[in-house]
Amino acid sequence: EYAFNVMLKAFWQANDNDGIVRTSRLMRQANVKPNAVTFTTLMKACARRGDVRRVRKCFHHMCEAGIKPDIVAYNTLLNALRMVGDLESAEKCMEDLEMDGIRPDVVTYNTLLKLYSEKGKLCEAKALTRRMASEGIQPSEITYNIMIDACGDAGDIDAAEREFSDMLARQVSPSVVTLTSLIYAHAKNGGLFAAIRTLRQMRETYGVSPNWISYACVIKCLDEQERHQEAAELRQEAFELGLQH
RNA sequence: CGUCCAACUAU
Repeated sequence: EYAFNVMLKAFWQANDNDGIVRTSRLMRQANVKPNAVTFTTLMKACARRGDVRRVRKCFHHMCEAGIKPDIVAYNTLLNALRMVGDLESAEKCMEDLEMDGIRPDVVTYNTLLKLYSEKGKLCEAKALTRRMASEGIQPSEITYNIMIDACGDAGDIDAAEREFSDMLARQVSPSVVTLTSLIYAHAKNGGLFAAIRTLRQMRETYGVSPNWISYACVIKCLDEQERHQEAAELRQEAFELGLQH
């Protein structure tokens, strides 16, 4: 059974949709029962093509096959809804899951937080983090990454910095994604100086190596402000570090 | 064995 699931995943990674369909047929012919993992893998494949309709169908097929969707299956459905921006269905999915007696986990919350962020609903996102805390779910590094983005996109750089401080206070280690998000939040909100400072602190204070994206956020902003000389220096520095683009 | 996060660009 695992073997088929692994095959599905392999075809998915190779972006081979026909392979996925053929493998599903093989499974039926071989009388191998799909499990929750099988369905989740298929749901993810449909979601990648933006076909939420088929994601929902997979989900229903799973239920009809007598397999109770677990938290991972719900999270996959929720993320598919997020990808098409269907907030209403996503909130309903959250209710359904709880009615099913399943506890939302940190991934569930992160996915919904990201959707609120994408909809520009910073207040709802913050409210959700409070609910998360009240349910005893600890925010992960990704939770903070999403909140930093949400604050930056909403133009509230102070809130972004507060999220970052909170993260450090709770001993959650920032990653290259966290720090790059913070750089981007500053750059986007007129804090070019702070963006550059953060790029420097990345290595020196947090022991994290910047990647090309970290540099690109600052370089683009410098170019927009006609500070081409500094931009060129950073490009050179990134090049010397072997960072590609 | 399956689910969540960052800039730009392309489709």
